[in-house]
Amino acid sequence: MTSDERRLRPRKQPRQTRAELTRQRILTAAAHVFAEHGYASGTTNRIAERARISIGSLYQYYPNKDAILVELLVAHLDAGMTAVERRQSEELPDSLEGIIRVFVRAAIENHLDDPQLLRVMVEQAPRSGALLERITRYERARVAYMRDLLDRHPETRVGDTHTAARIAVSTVELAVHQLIASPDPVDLSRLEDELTAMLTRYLTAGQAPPATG
Amino acid sequence: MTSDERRLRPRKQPRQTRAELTRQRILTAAAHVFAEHGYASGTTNRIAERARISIGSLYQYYPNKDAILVELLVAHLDAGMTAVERRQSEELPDSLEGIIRVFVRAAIENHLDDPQLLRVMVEQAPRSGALLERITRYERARVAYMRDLLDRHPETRVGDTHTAARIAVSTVELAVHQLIASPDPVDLSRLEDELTAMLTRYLTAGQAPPATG
DNA sequence: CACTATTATGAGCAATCATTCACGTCGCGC
DNA sequence: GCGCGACGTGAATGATTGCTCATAATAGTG
Repeated sequence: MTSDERRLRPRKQPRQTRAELTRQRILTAAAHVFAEHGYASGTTNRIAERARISIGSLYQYYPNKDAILVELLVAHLDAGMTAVERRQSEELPDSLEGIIRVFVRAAIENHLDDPQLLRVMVEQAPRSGALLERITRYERARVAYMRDLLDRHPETRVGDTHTAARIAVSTVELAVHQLIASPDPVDLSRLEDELTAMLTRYLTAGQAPPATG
Repeated sequence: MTSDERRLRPRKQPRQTRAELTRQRILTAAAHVFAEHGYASGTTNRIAERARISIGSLYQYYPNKDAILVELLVAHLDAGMTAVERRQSEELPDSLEGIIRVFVRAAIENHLDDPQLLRVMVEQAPRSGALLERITRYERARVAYMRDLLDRHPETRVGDTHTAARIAVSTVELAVHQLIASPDPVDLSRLEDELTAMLTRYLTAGQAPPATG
Protein backbone atom coordinates (compact mmCIF):
# COMPACT_ATOMS: atom_id res chain seq x y z
CA MET A 1 0.00 0.00 0.00
CA THR A 2 1.49 3.31 -1.05
CA SER A 3 1.29 6.39 1.12
CA ASP A 4 -1.00 7.93 -1.47
CA GLU A 5 -3.43 5.14 -1.15
CA ARG A 6 -3.33 5.41 2.58
CA ARG A 7 -4.21 9.03 2.15
CA LEU A 8 -7.14 8.40 -0.16
CA ARG A 9 -8.70 5.17 0.96
CA PRO A 10 -11.62 5.03 3.35
CA ARG A 11 -10.48 4.93 6.90
CA LYS A 12 -12.90 2.23 7.81
CA GLN A 13 -14.61 -0.57 5.92
CA PRO A 14 -18.36 -0.47 6.53
CA ARG A 15 -19.70 -3.60 8.22
CA GLN A 16 -23.32 -2.71 8.69
CA THR A 17 -25.80 -1.60 6.00
CA ARG A 18 -26.26 1.58 7.96
CA ALA A 19 -22.64 2.47 7.27
CA GLU A 20 -22.82 1.74 3.55
CA LEU A 21 -25.80 4.02 3.37
CA THR A 22 -23.93 6.82 5.07
CA ARG A 23 -21.08 6.45 2.61
CA GLN A 24 -23.52 6.81 -0.24
CA ARG A 25 -25.17 9.84 1.32
CA ILE A 26 -21.77 11.49 1.57
CA LEU A 27 -20.96 10.81 -2.08
CA THR A 28 -24.20 12.17 -3.48
CA ALA A 29 -24.06 15.16 -1.21
CA ALA A 30 -20.48 15.84 -2.24
CA ALA A 31 -21.42 15.66 -5.91
CA HIS A 32 -24.07 18.30 -5.40
CA VAL A 33 -21.93 20.54 -3.24
CA PHE A 34 -18.88 20.41 -5.48
CA ALA A 35 -20.98 21.08 -8.54
CA GLU A 36 -22.61 24.06 -6.90
CA HIS A 37 -19.73 25.65 -5.03
CA GLY A 38 -16.59 24.35 -6.73
CA TYR A 39 -13.90 22.41 -4.99
CA ALA A 40 -12.35 25.09 -2.81
CA SER A 41 -15.67 26.39 -1.50
CA GLY A 42 -17.23 22.97 -1.35
CA THR A 43 -16.35 22.52 2.27
CA THR A 44 -16.54 19.28 4.15
CA ASN A 45 -18.94 20.85 6.61
CA ARG A 46 -21.25 21.80 3.79
CA ILE A 47 -21.10 18.27 2.46
CA ALA A 48 -21.91 16.81 5.85
CA GLU A 49 -24.75 19.26 6.28
CA ARG A 50 -26.23 18.38 2.91
CA ALA A 51 -25.86 14.67 3.64
CA ARG A 52 -27.57 15.28 6.98
CA ILE A 53 -24.82 13.60 8.89
CA SER A 54 -22.30 15.05 11.27
CA ILE A 55 -18.90 16.15 10.12
CA GLY A 56 -17.39 13.48 12.31
CA SER A 57 -19.16 10.73 10.40
CA LEU A 58 -17.75 12.03 7.15
CA TYR A 59 -14.25 11.55 8.46
CA GLN A 60 -15.05 8.02 9.48
CA TYR A 61 -15.21 7.06 5.83
CA TYR A 62 -12.96 9.53 4.06
CA PRO A 63 -9.60 10.45 5.51
CA ASN A 64 -9.71 13.88 3.92
CA LYS A 65 -11.52 16.06 1.46
CA ASP A 66 -9.42 15.03 -1.53
CA ALA A 67 -10.42 11.42 -1.13
CA ILE A 68 -14.06 12.28 -1.71
CA LEU A 69 -13.44 14.02 -5.00
CA VAL A 70 -11.11 11.26 -6.09
CA GLU A 71 -13.77 8.66 -5.51
CA LEU A 72 -16.27 10.66 -7.54
CA LEU A 73 -13.78 11.16 -10.35
CA VAL A 74 -12.67 7.56 -10.52
CA ALA A 75 -16.29 6.47 -10.71
CA HIS A 76 -16.83 8.83 -13.62
CA LEU A 77 -13.72 7.70 -15.47
CA ASP A 78 -14.67 4.08 -15.03
CA ALA A 79 -18.14 4.73 -16.34
CA GLY A 80 -16.69 6.48 -19.39
CA MET A 81 -14.30 3.69 -20.29
CA THR A 82 -16.73 0.85 -19.88
CA ALA A 83 -19.42 2.76 -21.76
CA VAL A 84 -17.19 3.14 -24.81
CA GLU A 85 -16.09 -0.49 -24.77
CA ARG A 86 -19.57 -1.84 -24.25
CA ARG A 87 -21.02 0.22 -27.05
CA GLN A 88 -18.24 -0.61 -29.47
CA SER A 89 -18.87 -4.31 -28.96
CA GLU A 90 -22.63 -3.91 -29.07
CA GLU A 91 -23.06 -1.76 -32.13
CA LEU A 92 -20.18 -3.10 -34.23
CA PRO A 93 -20.22 -0.39 -36.89
CA ASP A 94 -18.39 -1.15 -40.13
CA SER A 95 -17.28 2.19 -41.40
CA LEU A 96 -14.73 4.31 -39.63
CA GLU A 97 -17.36 7.00 -39.49
CA GLY A 98 -19.62 4.67 -37.57
CA ILE A 99 -16.89 3.88 -35.09
CA ILE A 100 -16.05 7.51 -34.57
CA ARG A 101 -19.71 8.31 -34.11
CA VAL A 102 -19.96 5.80 -31.31
CA PHE A 103 -17.03 7.49 -29.62
CA VAL A 104 -18.49 10.91 -30.00
CA ARG A 105 -21.90 9.83 -28.79
CA ALA A 106 -20.44 8.12 -25.75
CA ALA A 107 -18.53 11.27 -24.89
CA ILE A 108 -21.61 13.41 -25.23
CA GLU A 109 -23.74 11.15 -23.08
CA ASN A 110 -20.98 10.96 -20.52
CA HIS A 111 -21.13 14.72 -20.20
CA LEU A 112 -24.87 15.15 -19.96
CA ASP A 113 -25.05 13.86 -16.45
CA ASP A 114 -23.71 16.78 -14.49
CA PRO A 115 -21.53 19.13 -16.50
CA GLN A 116 -20.91 21.36 -13.52
CA LEU A 117 -19.54 18.56 -11.41
CA LEU A 118 -17.48 17.31 -14.30
CA ARG A 119 -15.95 20.70 -14.74
CA VAL A 120 -14.96 20.84 -11.11
CA MET A 121 -13.55 17.33 -11.24
CA VAL A 122 -11.49 17.89 -14.35
CA GLU A 123 -10.31 21.41 -13.66
CA GLN A 124 -10.09 21.88 -9.94
CA ALA A 125 -9.23 18.44 -8.70
CA PRO A 126 -6.16 18.50 -6.52
CA ARG A 127 -3.23 17.69 -8.77
CA SER A 128 -1.71 15.32 -6.31
CA GLY A 129 0.46 12.45 -7.42
CA ALA A 130 -2.04 9.66 -7.03
CA LEU A 131 -4.85 11.32 -8.90
CA LEU A 132 -2.68 12.68 -11.67
CA GLU A 133 -1.24 9.27 -12.31
CA ARG A 134 -4.68 7.76 -12.38
CA ILE A 135 -5.95 10.27 -14.88
CA THR A 136 -2.90 9.80 -17.06
CA ARG A 137 -3.45 6.06 -17.05
CA TYR A 138 -7.03 6.45 -18.24
CA GLU A 139 -5.96 8.90 -20.89
CA ARG A 140 -3.34 6.50 -22.18
CA ALA A 141 -5.78 3.64 -22.22
CA ARG A 142 -8.21 5.65 -24.28
CA VAL A 143 -5.52 6.70 -26.74
CA ALA A 144 -4.23 3.15 -27.04
CA TYR A 145 -7.73 1.86 -27.66
CA MET A 146 -8.34 4.46 -30.33
CA ARG A 147 -5.00 3.83 -31.96
CA ASP A 148 -5.72 0.15 -32.12
CA LEU A 149 -9.00 0.84 -33.89
CA LEU A 150 -7.22 3.08 -36.36
CA ASP A 151 -4.45 0.59 -37.01
CA ARG A 152 -6.91 -2.17 -37.75
CA HIS A 153 -9.26 -0.20 -39.92
CA PRO A 154 -8.59 -0.09 -43.66
CA GLU A 155 -10.06 3.37 -44.15
CA THR A 156 -7.44 4.99 -41.97
CA ARG A 157 -5.20 7.36 -43.92
CA VAL A 158 -2.94 8.99 -41.39
CA GLY A 159 0.77 8.51 -41.07
CA ASP A 160 1.25 8.51 -37.34
CA THR A 161 -1.69 6.76 -35.74
CA HIS A 162 -0.45 7.50 -32.25
CA THR A 163 -0.49 11.25 -32.69
CA ALA A 164 -3.74 11.06 -34.61
CA ALA A 165 -5.32 9.06 -31.80
CA ARG A 166 -4.15 11.55 -29.22
CA ILE A 167 -5.56 14.44 -31.18
CA ALA A 168 -8.84 12.66 -31.79
CA VAL A 169 -9.34 11.65 -28.17
CA SER A 170 -8.44 15.09 -26.85
CA THR A 171 -10.58 16.86 -29.37
CA VAL A 172 -13.70 14.86 -28.67
CA GLU A 173 -13.31 15.03 -24.92
CA LEU A 174 -12.53 18.73 -24.72
CA ALA A 175 -14.84 20.07 -27.38
CA VAL A 176 -17.80 18.18 -25.97
CA HIS A 177 -16.91 19.31 -22.50
CA GLN A 178 -16.60 22.93 -23.47
CA LEU A 179 -19.51 23.23 -25.85
CA ILE A 180 -21.98 21.53 -23.56
CA ALA A 181 -20.98 23.53 -20.51
CA SER A 182 -21.10 26.76 -22.50
CA PRO A 183 -23.66 29.40 -21.48
CA ASP A 184 -25.10 29.04 -24.98
CA PRO A 185 -24.95 25.27 -25.51
CA VAL A 186 -24.91 23.86 -28.99
CA ASP A 187 -27.53 21.52 -30.32
CA LEU A 188 -26.45 18.05 -29.29
CA SER A 189 -27.28 16.08 -32.40
CA ARG A 190 -25.63 18.71 -34.53
CA LEU A 191 -22.55 18.60 -32.33
CA GLU A 192 -22.44 14.85 -32.79
CA ASP A 193 -22.70 15.16 -36.56
CA GLU A 194 -20.12 17.87 -36.88
CA LEU A 195 -17.52 16.29 -34.64
CA THR A 196 -18.01 12.97 -36.35
CA ALA A 197 -17.59 14.59 -39.73
CA MET A 198 -14.51 16.49 -38.70
CA LEU A 199 -12.72 13.51 -37.27
CA THR A 200 -13.72 11.14 -40.01
CA ARG A 201 -12.50 13.44 -42.73
CA TYR A 202 -9.30 13.95 -40.83
CA LEU A 203 -8.62 10.29 -40.27
CA THR A 204 -9.59 9.17 -43.77
CA ALA A 205 -7.71 12.06 -45.34
CA GLY A 206 -10.99 13.31 -46.73
CA GLN A 207 -11.61 10.26 -48.87
CA ALA A 208 -15.27 9.35 -48.85
CA PRO A 209 -15.97 5.72 -48.01
CA PRO A 210 -16.74 3.57 -51.08
CA ALA A 211 -20.36 3.46 -52.20
CA THR A 212 -22.05 6.14 -50.16
CA GLY A 213 -24.57 8.62 -51.57
CA MET B 1 -18.82 52.25 -13.33
CA THR B 2 -20.31 48.92 -12.41
CA SER B 3 -19.79 47.37 -9.03
CA ASP B 4 -17.78 44.63 -10.68
CA GLU B 5 -15.37 47.12 -12.11
CA ARG B 6 -15.05 48.77 -8.77
CA ARG B 7 -14.15 45.41 -7.38
CA LEU B 8 -11.52 44.67 -10.01
CA ARG B 9 -9.94 47.98 -10.89
CA PRO B 10 -6.80 49.24 -9.24
CA ARG B 11 -7.58 51.18 -6.16
CA LYS B 12 -5.21 53.92 -7.05
CA GLN B 13 -3.78 55.28 -10.26
CA PRO B 14 0.01 55.39 -10.06
CA ARG B 15 1.43 58.89 -10.37
CA GLN B 16 5.09 58.28 -9.84
CA THR B 17 7.32 55.92 -11.81
CA ARG B 18 8.07 54.17 -8.55
CA ALA B 19 4.43 53.14 -8.36
CA GLU B 20 4.24 51.87 -11.92
CA LEU B 21 7.28 49.76 -11.20
CA THR B 22 5.68 48.27 -8.13
CA ARG B 23 2.57 47.38 -10.11
CA GLN B 24 4.74 45.60 -12.61
CA ARG B 25 6.63 43.73 -9.91
CA ILE B 26 3.34 42.53 -8.48
CA LEU B 27 2.14 41.27 -11.85
CA THR B 28 5.26 39.32 -12.70
CA ALA B 29 5.47 37.91 -9.21
CA ALA B 30 1.82 36.88 -9.38
CA ALA B 31 2.38 35.15 -12.70
CA HIS B 32 5.13 33.07 -11.19
CA VAL B 33 3.31 32.32 -7.98
CA PHE B 34 0.03 31.36 -9.64
CA ALA B 35 1.85 29.19 -12.15
CA GLU B 36 3.73 27.41 -9.41
CA HIS B 37 1.11 27.06 -6.70
CA GLY B 38 -2.21 27.39 -8.49
CA TYR B 39 -4.78 30.01 -7.70
CA ALA B 40 -6.00 28.85 -4.31
CA SER B 41 -2.54 28.33 -2.86
CA GLY B 42 -1.07 31.32 -4.61
CA THR B 43 -1.63 33.58 -1.64
CA THR B 44 -1.38 37.32 -1.72
CA ASN B 45 1.31 37.18 0.92
CA ARG B 46 3.36 34.85 -1.24
CA ILE B 47 2.98 37.20 -4.18
CA ALA B 48 4.07 40.16 -2.13
CA GLU B 49 7.01 38.21 -0.79
CA ARG B 50 8.11 37.20 -4.26
CA ALA B 51 7.71 40.76 -5.52
CA ARG B 52 9.76 41.91 -2.53
CA ILE B 53 7.17 44.42 -1.49
CA SER B 54 4.96 44.48 1.55
CA ILE B 55 1.49 43.00 1.49
CA GLY B 56 0.12 46.45 2.12
CA SER B 57 1.59 47.77 -1.09
CA LEU B 58 -0.07 45.03 -3.04
CA TYR B 59 -3.45 46.18 -1.80
CA GLN B 60 -2.67 49.73 -2.84
CA TYR B 61 -2.93 48.65 -6.46
CA TYR B 62 -5.26 45.70 -6.44
CA PRO B 63 -8.44 45.75 -4.39
CA ASN B 64 -8.37 41.97 -3.98
CA LYS B 65 -6.74 38.80 -5.15
CA ASP B 66 -9.14 38.20 -8.02
CA ALA B 67 -8.23 41.49 -9.62
CA ILE B 68 -4.64 40.37 -10.06
CA LEU B 69 -5.53 37.23 -11.93
CA VAL B 70 -8.05 39.10 -14.01
CA GLU B 71 -5.43 41.58 -15.12
CA LEU B 72 -3.09 38.77 -16.11
CA LEU B 73 -5.84 36.98 -17.99
CA VAL B 74 -7.08 40.03 -19.83
CA ALA B 75 -3.54 40.80 -20.93
CA HIS B 76 -3.25 37.28 -22.30
CA LEU B 77 -6.56 37.42 -24.11
CA ASP B 78 -5.69 40.77 -25.65
CA ALA B 79 -2.37 39.45 -26.83
CA GLY B 80 -4.09 36.45 -28.40
CA MET B 81 -6.66 38.48 -30.28
CA THR B 82 -4.28 41.07 -31.64
CA ALA B 83 -1.77 38.41 -32.61
CA VAL B 84 -4.33 36.62 -34.77
CA GLU B 85 -5.53 39.81 -36.40
CA ARG B 86 -2.05 41.12 -37.05
CA ARG B 87 -0.87 37.89 -38.60
CA GLN B 88 -3.94 37.50 -40.75
CA SER B 89 -3.40 40.91 -42.23
CA GLU B 90 0.34 40.39 -42.59
CA GLU B 91 0.45 36.99 -44.19
CA LEU B 92 -2.67 37.21 -46.33
CA PRO B 93 -2.87 33.52 -47.24
CA ASP B 94 -5.07 32.61 -50.16
CA SER B 95 -6.22 29.11 -49.44
CA LEU B 96 -8.47 28.26 -46.55
CA GLU B 97 -5.76 25.93 -45.40
CA GLY B 98 -3.35 28.83 -45.19
CA ILE B 99 -5.81 30.85 -43.15
CA ILE B 100 -6.45 27.99 -40.76
CA ARG B 101 -2.75 27.43 -40.40
CA VAL B 102 -2.24 30.99 -39.32
CA PHE B 103 -4.90 30.49 -36.66
CA VAL B 104 -3.36 27.30 -35.43
CA ARG B 105 0.12 28.72 -35.35
CA ALA B 106 -1.03 31.78 -33.44
CA ALA B 107 -2.73 29.55 -30.88
CA ILE B 108 0.36 27.43 -30.45
CA GLU B 109 2.65 30.40 -30.00
CA ASN B 110 0.21 31.94 -27.58
CA HIS B 111 0.51 28.84 -25.43
CA LEU B 112 4.25 28.48 -25.44
CA ASP B 113 4.80 31.35 -23.07
CA ASP B 114 3.79 29.84 -19.77
CA PRO B 115 1.50 26.83 -20.06
CA GLN B 116 1.26 26.43 -16.31
CA LEU B 117 0.04 29.95 -15.77
CA LEU B 118 -2.35 29.62 -18.64
CA ARG B 119 -3.80 26.50 -17.15
CA VAL B 120 -4.40 28.23 -13.86
CA MET B 121 -5.96 31.22 -15.59
CA VAL B 122 -8.29 29.21 -17.75
CA GLU B 123 -9.27 26.57 -15.25
CA GLN B 124 -9.06 28.03 -11.81
CA ALA B 125 -9.92 31.64 -12.39
CA PRO B 126 -12.75 32.77 -10.14
CA ARG B 127 -15.95 32.39 -12.12
CA SER B 128 -17.25 35.73 -11.01
CA GLY B 129 -19.60 37.75 -13.13
CA ALA B 130 -17.17 40.29 -14.48
CA LEU B 131 -14.54 37.85 -15.58
CA LEU B 132 -16.98 35.37 -17.04
CA GLU B 133 -18.57 38.06 -19.12
CA ARG B 134 -15.21 39.23 -20.33
CA ILE B 135 -14.15 35.77 -21.38
CA THR B 136 -17.44 35.21 -23.12
CA ARG B 137 -17.01 38.43 -25.03
CA TYR B 138 -13.58 37.39 -26.28
CA GLU B 139 -14.88 33.99 -27.20
CA ARG B 140 -17.70 35.50 -29.19
CA ALA B 141 -15.33 37.88 -30.93
CA ARG B 142 -13.10 35.03 -32.00
CA VAL B 143 -16.03 32.98 -33.24
CA ALA B 144 -17.45 35.94 -35.13
CA TYR B 145 -14.08 36.62 -36.73
CA MET B 146 -13.72 33.01 -37.78
CA ARG B 147 -17.24 32.84 -39.09
CA ASP B 148 -16.66 35.93 -41.17
CA LEU B 149 -13.60 34.33 -42.71
CA LEU B 150 -15.58 31.20 -43.50
CA ASP B 151 -18.48 33.10 -44.97
CA ARG B 152 -16.21 35.05 -47.29
CA HIS B 153 -14.08 32.17 -48.43
CA PRO B 154 -15.17 30.22 -51.51
CA GLU B 155 -13.68 26.92 -50.35
CA THR B 156 -15.97 26.71 -47.34
CA ARG B 157 -18.33 23.76 -47.55
CA VAL B 158 -20.23 23.70 -44.30
CA GLY B 159 -23.90 24.40 -43.85
CA ASP B 160 -23.90 26.29 -40.59
CA THR B 161 -20.85 28.51 -40.45
CA HIS B 162 -21.67 29.67 -36.95
CA THR B 163 -21.56 26.20 -35.43
CA ALA B 164 -18.56 25.31 -37.55
CA ALA B 165 -16.73 28.41 -36.35
CA ARG B 166 -17.52 27.59 -32.73
CA ILE B 167 -16.23 24.07 -33.11
CA ALA B 168 -13.12 25.19 -34.94
CA VAL B 169 -12.24 27.87 -32.41
CA SER B 170 -12.86 25.61 -29.44
CA THR B 171 -10.95 22.74 -30.95
CA VAL B 172 -7.85 24.72 -31.73
CA GLU B 173 -7.80 26.46 -28.39
CA LEU B 174 -8.43 23.41 -26.27
CA ALA B 175 -6.41 20.84 -28.12
CA VAL B 176 -3.38 23.08 -28.23
CA HIS B 177 -3.81 23.88 -24.58
CA GLN B 178 -4.12 20.25 -23.56
CA LEU B 179 -1.50 18.72 -25.77
CA ILE B 180 1.16 21.27 -24.96
CA ALA B 181 0.60 21.10 -21.22
CA SER B 182 0.59 17.31 -21.30
CA PRO B 183 3.30 15.46 -19.39
CA ASP B 184 4.32 13.98 -22.73
CA PRO B 185 4.01 16.96 -25.08
CA VAL B 186 3.51 16.42 -28.78
CA ASP B 187 5.88 17.68 -31.40
CA LEU B 188 4.81 21.22 -32.15
CA SER B 189 5.22 21.33 -35.91
CA ARG B 190 3.40 18.03 -36.21
CA LEU B 191 0.61 19.36 -34.02
CA GLU B 192 0.34 22.36 -36.30
CA ASP B 193 0.15 20.19 -39.39
CA GLU B 194 -2.37 17.76 -38.00
CA LEU B 195 -4.72 20.33 -36.56
CA THR B 196 -4.56 22.33 -39.76
CA ALA B 197 -5.31 19.23 -41.80
CA MET B 198 -8.19 18.22 -39.59
CA LEU B 199 -9.90 21.58 -39.65
CA THR B 200 -9.28 22.20 -43.31
CA ARG B 201 -10.75 18.88 -44.34
CA TYR B 202 -13.67 19.52 -42.06
CA LEU B 203 -14.41 22.98 -43.35
CA THR B 204 -13.93 22.14 -47.01
CA ALA B 205 -15.89 18.92 -46.66
CA GLY B 206 -12.78 17.02 -47.64
CA GLN B 207 -12.51 18.55 -51.06
CA ALA B 208 -8.93 19.25 -51.94
CA PRO B 209 -8.29 22.80 -53.13
CA PRO B 210 -8.06 23.12 -56.92
CA ALA B 211 -4.66 22.46 -58.47
CA THR B 212 -2.67 21.02 -55.63
CA GLY B 213 -0.23 18.26 -56.06
C1' DC C 1 14.47 73.33 4.11
C1' DA C 2 9.65 72.71 4.92
C1' DC C 3 5.30 71.02 3.45
C1' DT C 4 2.20 67.86 1.19
C1' DA C 5 0.82 64.10 -1.64
C1' DT C 6 2.20 59.71 -2.87
C1' DT C 7 3.96 55.36 -1.89
C1' DA C 8 5.58 51.65 1.28
C1' DT C 9 5.31 48.93 5.56
C1' DG C 10 3.86 44.77 8.31
C1' DA C 11 1.69 43.40 12.63
C1' DG C 12 -2.63 41.88 13.41
C1' DC C 13 -7.76 41.11 12.70
C1' DA C 14 -11.62 38.44 11.40
C1' DA C 15 -13.17 34.80 8.95
C1' DT C 16 -12.87 30.29 7.12
C1' DC C 17 -11.67 25.57 6.88
C1' DA C 18 -10.08 20.81 7.41
C1' DT C 19 -9.72 17.79 10.86
C1' DT C 20 -9.81 15.71 15.72
C1' DC C 21 -11.55 13.49 19.77
C1' DA C 22 -14.11 12.57 23.76
C1' DC C 23 -18.45 11.06 24.21
C1' DG C 24 -23.05 9.38 23.08
C1' DT C 25 -26.20 5.89 20.44
C1' DC C 26 -27.32 1.83 18.01
C1' DG C 27 -27.30 -3.11 16.26
C1' DC C 28 -26.30 -7.70 16.97
C1' DG C 29 -24.77 -12.06 19.03
C1' DC C 30 -25.26 -14.49 23.27
C1' DG D 1 -31.37 -7.81 28.19
C1' DC D 2 -26.60 -7.31 28.38
C1' DG D 3 -22.26 -6.26 26.59
C1' DC D 4 -19.28 -4.89 23.04
C1' DG D 5 -17.96 -3.22 18.89
C1' DA D 6 -19.66 -0.46 15.11
C1' DC D 7 -21.48 3.83 14.11
C1' DG D 8 -22.71 8.75 14.82
C1' DT D 9 -22.02 13.37 16.98
C1' DG D 10 -20.48 18.30 17.03
C1' DA D 11 -17.95 21.63 19.84
C1' DA D 12 -13.34 22.74 19.71
C1' DT D 13 -8.64 23.28 17.68
C1' DG D 14 -5.01 24.89 15.02
C1' DA D 15 -3.63 26.54 10.84
C1' DT D 16 -4.24 29.52 6.96
C1' DT D 17 -5.87 33.32 4.44
C1' DG D 18 -7.43 37.76 2.49
C1' DC D 19 -7.23 42.09 3.79
C1' DT D 20 -6.97 46.61 6.95
C1' DC D 21 -4.98 50.42 9.13
C1' DA D 22 -1.98 53.16 11.75
C1' DT D 23 2.33 54.67 10.75
C1' DA D 24 6.67 55.50 8.37
C1' DA D 25 9.49 56.59 4.30
C1' DT D 26 10.04 58.96 0.01
C1' DA D 27 9.34 62.12 -3.99
C1' DG D 28 8.01 66.41 -5.80
C1' DT D 29 7.43 71.52 -5.21
C1' DG D 30 8.23 76.24 -3.56
